[in-house]
Amino acid sequence: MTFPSPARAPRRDATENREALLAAARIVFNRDPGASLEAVATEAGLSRRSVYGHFANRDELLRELVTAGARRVATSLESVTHPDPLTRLALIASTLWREVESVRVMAVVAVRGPLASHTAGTLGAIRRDVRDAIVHGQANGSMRQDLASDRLARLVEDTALVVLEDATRHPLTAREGDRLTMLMALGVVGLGWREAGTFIASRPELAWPATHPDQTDEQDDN
Amino acid sequence: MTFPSPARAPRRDATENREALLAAARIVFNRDPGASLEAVATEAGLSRRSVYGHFANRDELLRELVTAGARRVATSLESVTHPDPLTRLALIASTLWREVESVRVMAVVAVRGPLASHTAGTLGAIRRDVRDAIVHGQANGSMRQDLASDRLARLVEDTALVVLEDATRHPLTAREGDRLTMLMALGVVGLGWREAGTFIASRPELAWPATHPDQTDEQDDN
DNA sequence: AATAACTTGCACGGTACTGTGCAAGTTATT
DNA sequence: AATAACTTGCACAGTACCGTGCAAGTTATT
Repeated sequence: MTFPSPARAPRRDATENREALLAAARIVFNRDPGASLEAVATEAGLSRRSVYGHFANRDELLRELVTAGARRVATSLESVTHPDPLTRLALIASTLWREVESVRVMAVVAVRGPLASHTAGTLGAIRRDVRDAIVHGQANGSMRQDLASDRLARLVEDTALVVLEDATRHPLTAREGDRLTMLMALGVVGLGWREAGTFIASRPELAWPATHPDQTDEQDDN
Repeated sequence: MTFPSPARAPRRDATENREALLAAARIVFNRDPGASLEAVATEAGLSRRSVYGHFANRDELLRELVTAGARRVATSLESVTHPDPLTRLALIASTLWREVESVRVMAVVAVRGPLASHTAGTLGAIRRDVRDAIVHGQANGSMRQDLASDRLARLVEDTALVVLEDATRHPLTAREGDRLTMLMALGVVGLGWREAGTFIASRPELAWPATHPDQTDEQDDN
């Protein structure tokens, strides 16, 4: 049951636990979308019973998790608008990379179950963006012409997911991951590897933000 | 229970049903690895109960399914040996395309469960082949140098799966599918789309067998 | 220190699936 | 036509999960 309408005020640690549960769910459901609430609860350091203090049922937890992620991705993606389709595609890829976790959760859950409705919305928006960029890219000759735009769009999309998944399994510098997602997206739409490399180098919008001197990079594993 | 040691001879329709079950399992488990035996049985036009007449339990059915597929793929892949790594990679891709169903089942099942042992074997063999081709390709300069060979190998592998999955969802001519898998593999290792196209065209080994005049093609959807 | 806000454990009923036994059927084979 | 080879339906025990009620605890807040 949810708590009776609080007469005093919700406690601070309660909301903390709520977050903990969502975080745990993100981890657990990512490796097994069918995992039990018990598993989620223990991952969060709580008991199965207390899950129901925060979420009405399993579906609500999942839904909350997904919609939160969807919102993040969607808002991140709103700002991506660039006249050149190739650049736009690369930017979309780059943006997705920065939201890996959210994207992965959505992707994992979107497959099966009645969550399609939630994912379909934002996931559909992404799809439209990608497809749009591709149609334009094919029109202006910057992208491959040997595949139908729909198929190419799906391939780009799925390939991006592959990269994101691989990246989380075999960690990558944030910067390297960013670059890799762009490289692969460009590769799928037809650029050769040198071509893709020089393209990224030539576009300042695609450069890694050299903002602060404290650049947190982790590993060097390509 | 399995049937008591037959005193006469196994019936013909029994083995037919066994096949039907395996076929059904291939279909059902492919869209949901956790599907119930009831689902498999009805797909095969049989009752859940009779499944246990052919397989000791769920795991045995799955195992049988996977190992059969693994054998097919493995033997198909044995014949693939070509000095040029690029061609070899394309050939591997092409071969996998011809075994799509088996490959998909293995991939779907390999993820979870205690079937990793079975899949790991043949799946590992494929991996080694791919990695080997890539290492050589990078060495002789025909493949991209901006990614570590291990990562590239994984990306090629996963991308191939993506293509196969997409192809089964949005049907393709056998010939077109063959071409697409090769194109994508070559694309991931760094070729531009025109480059990949002409490469395939230039290599007779990669040409679609123009054997019989009755060439069964189905659709024209790119 | 008092109290409401939470967590926990246990017990319970409900669902969905597996694996098995058995009796009553059908159907291929001889 | 006889018989063994199968299929089926039903009933049952076993497991794993969900969602809930409640009583007894802990802990943040006032």
